[in-house]
Amino acid sequence: MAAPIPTCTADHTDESLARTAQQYLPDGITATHVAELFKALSDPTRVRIIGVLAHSELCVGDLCLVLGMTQPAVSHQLRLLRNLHIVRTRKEGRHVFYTLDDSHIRDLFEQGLAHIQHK
Amino acid sequence: MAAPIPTCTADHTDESLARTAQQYLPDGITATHVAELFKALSDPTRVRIIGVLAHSELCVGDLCLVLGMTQPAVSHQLRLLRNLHIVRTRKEGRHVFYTLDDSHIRDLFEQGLAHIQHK
DNA sequence: TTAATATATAAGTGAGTGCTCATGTGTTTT
DNA sequence: AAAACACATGAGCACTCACTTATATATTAA
Repeated sequence: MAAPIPTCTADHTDESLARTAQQYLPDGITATHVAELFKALSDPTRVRIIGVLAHSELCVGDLCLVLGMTQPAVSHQLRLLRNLHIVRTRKEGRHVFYTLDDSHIRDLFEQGLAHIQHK
Repeated sequence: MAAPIPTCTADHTDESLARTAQQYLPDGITATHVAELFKALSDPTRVRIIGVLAHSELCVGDLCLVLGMTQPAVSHQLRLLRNLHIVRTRKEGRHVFYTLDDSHIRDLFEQGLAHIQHK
């Protein structure tokens, strides 16, 4: 954690760039929370789950069918998304239906998808 | 990789939900690329780097100062962001200045930040 | 009640990640 | 030339992650 202090900062500007940049540095807690949010979309499986749930609610079994993955593998990812408050559950009999908890995530997903597609 | 086939899909809809959902499933390559994009913002250190670079270009040494981290630690993350085409470099003498390569990433970052902050 | 279904969870495993320390490369200064 | 500086990179290590298999829980059906 001890950072060696480079001496380059004073050389290339009159006002220290580092000092003004420090002002925009996200604090540790904020950075961690932002990272956790984006971590939801940082894995192909979760991207596919969110991509599907962006259009319709689905139960776990159907998600397994659509993804072509085992049930525990899907359930583990769903738990992760649940803990991040990305998805919400609705119980109906012995089925559990999953939906996106928040439309912001759909926006992020579609913005990321658009960025990929015309590139 | 062999997925057991649940039998629940036919029960709760006339038209199979799974079949219509399949249509919206991102393909593997697309999902991987989207995941890689969001992976750039899935770590607190990279979030802080991108947050700072969203406001000004900085050289590696100044980034180390601002982040309070060692130079190799920062350089490794910068290489990762470079490989993802998230940041661009400009060489000037013995300094290397880093900027966001694409304003889309700034948009993603600020959208994620906003989502965190009023929550 | 017993059996079957739908989902959650525990434990284990191989692969990936984020740092560390040490060293390499390129540029400027003396 | 040598030394100092700015940065990149390699190897190693503790940790996390995304799956696996096996099992537990809850609901419905027989």
